[in-house]
Amino acid sequence: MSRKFLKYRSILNGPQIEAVETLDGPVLVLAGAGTGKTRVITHRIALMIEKGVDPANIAGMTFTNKAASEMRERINEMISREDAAKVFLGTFHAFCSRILRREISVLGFTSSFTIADEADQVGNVREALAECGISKEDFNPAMCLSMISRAKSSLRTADDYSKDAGDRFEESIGSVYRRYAKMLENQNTLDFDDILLFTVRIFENHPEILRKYQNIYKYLLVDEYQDTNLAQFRILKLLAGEKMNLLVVGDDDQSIYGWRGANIKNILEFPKHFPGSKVIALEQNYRSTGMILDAANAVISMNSERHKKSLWSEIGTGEKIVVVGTDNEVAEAEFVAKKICQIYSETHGASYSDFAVLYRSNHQSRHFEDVMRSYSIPYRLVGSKSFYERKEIRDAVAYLKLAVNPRDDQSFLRIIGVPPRGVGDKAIETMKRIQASGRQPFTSIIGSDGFSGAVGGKAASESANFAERLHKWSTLFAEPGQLYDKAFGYLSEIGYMDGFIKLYKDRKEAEKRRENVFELLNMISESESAAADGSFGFRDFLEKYCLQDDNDKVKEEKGGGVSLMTVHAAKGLEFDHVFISGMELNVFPHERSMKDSTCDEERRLFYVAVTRAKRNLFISWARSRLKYGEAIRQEPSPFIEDLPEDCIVNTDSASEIRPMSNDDFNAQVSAFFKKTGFTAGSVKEKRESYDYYE
DNA sequence: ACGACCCGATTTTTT
DNA sequence: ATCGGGTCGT
Repeated sequence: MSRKFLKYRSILNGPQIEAVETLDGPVLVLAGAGTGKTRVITHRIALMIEKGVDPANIAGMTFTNKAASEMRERINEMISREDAAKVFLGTFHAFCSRILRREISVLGFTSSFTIADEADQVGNVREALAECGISKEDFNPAMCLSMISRAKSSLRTADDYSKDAGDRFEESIGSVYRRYAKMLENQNTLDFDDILLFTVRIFENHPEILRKYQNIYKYLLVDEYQDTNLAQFRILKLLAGEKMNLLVVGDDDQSIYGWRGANIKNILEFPKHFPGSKVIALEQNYRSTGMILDAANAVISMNSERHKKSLWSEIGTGEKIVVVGTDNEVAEAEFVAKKICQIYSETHGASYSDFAVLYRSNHQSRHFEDVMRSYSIPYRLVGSKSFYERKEIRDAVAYLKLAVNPRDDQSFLRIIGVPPRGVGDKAIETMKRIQASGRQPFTSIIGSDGFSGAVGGKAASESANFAERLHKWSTLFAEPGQLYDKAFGYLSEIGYMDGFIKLYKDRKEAEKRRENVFELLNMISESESAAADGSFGFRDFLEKYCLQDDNDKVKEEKGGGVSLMTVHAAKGLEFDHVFISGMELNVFPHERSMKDSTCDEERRLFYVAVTRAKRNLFISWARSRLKYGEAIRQEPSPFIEDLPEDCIVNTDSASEIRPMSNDDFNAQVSAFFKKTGFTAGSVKEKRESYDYYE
């Protein structure tokens, strides 16, 4: 063993070392929050390579792309970059997608399949509902979609579903599911669940293909195992084969994706699924103060179905958790902003990126955004309506998807009227009518004689024109290289780039949106140059784009700022100072989670939130909150009751932010100067942000 | 075909 | 409060 690795023994603790050094057979690492599970995975990968395992034989699955790239960075520091680059590190979806690109032909798809985003999925479900003659009064498309998704992630086909249907309702869902699946197939399109499901199907029905990948990925490592669903489990089980060289790391207490089909039994019953497995528990926490851990332990101990464990740390007691009630959600946001300013100026070497504001659901971010802006606090909003959610970006992406996969009807429908080009509802009706008999994609229908004969002259000529251009660029898109120029050429020629002035009456807005599209084009060219090999094409870009998760979608201001995100998005992250907001009954725990079953999962979610904090934790709730535009009286969350008395300080927002003397104010100002390097003149304009000090 | 306007539903969490 | 869908007028 090389010198380099003698070192890990002094860095890691006993159980960690054992996990790292067990290279063969199944291993379950039960790793509580902040116990260094990433370290275990990265060191183990490094050690395997050190011991002569070919890096190309190693696959590490993570839950997010961000986790994957962090791991890669850490591995880069330990072993040679060339070796590190050969290890597969990525999400399950990225892993499977890579396999499907090579193997999907056996399922009747082509390798230029595109991935349906949520809008595409809903669009398809809508149509499926219509075709099945179901009114959307009793069946809302989103709900159907989640039922279908559930079925898919537990590997149930439409036939399975219909067969087991217990009532008319489920029968209907079954037929919608069948129709929906057929539509995607016609469109050469996969949804997120298909990526996993189809991989399983190929592995199960084509043993020679399975064997091929078993021989490539001989060593499997899985992060966040508690969040895997049946499809993911099956993929692992199949790949691991007889040898079962599989190490999974997870924490049943942090299982928060049950609603998405994650099966907590995967981790609870790992030893049963993989006989002879070694189970290792990590309980020493390297992140949080004793106060925070005590609170976290107390909260999670209220749940019954779990591996018993208790976190401890050597970091010291730390400060008490502050619980704050405010009059309403605006006051709550104000409190948070003020507190951030206060801690920021009082803490030597503080950075805004040390702070996070967490909430249960995305719409709560609004007030925090507002208040951050008005206090001039830099922030980054993780998730929701980011850059990628903008209409112009999604339209541009739909254009690209269509050129890569001309059978992608949803993308077609999205952009055929953007900008308006004389092909409207009537023409689309005609297309659908023609399609009902022949099953051909819209893009080939619009070029056909049958179509141009059936619609007006303008629609016919415009759509023929559209079809021609699309075909031309589609051919060019099939070749890798020069992505920026091609994308720009295509979007210009087909009328999209010049459509903004027509689309948005406000000149400024049109210009802004156009610029956003250019930003997307820049990203395309960045991705292209970042790709190691020269074969990077639109297909690869779109795949990368579609499989991104919210953590990747952060369009960060440079230098970073206060993170605003849901608790789900915060999983795996840590911050010095954490604010958990909206701790109210029916908000957190969410009202819809209380109906079915226990709120164990909500409690785990709260546990995740608490354990994000390294030093300071603030928990706030509002006595009144705007809901559907009307103020509703709110009760504090029952979870607050679960916090041990001696871990918390109960305060009111009014008393928590103390009024400041002039002397104190001046001290704050000079601290601020020192930190930012602003001059007195430049601060004057910012002065209003600090009014509360007076 | 298209844009303007009105109304109603909608708020969990996401690869 | 905001978004999308649906309807109506040009």
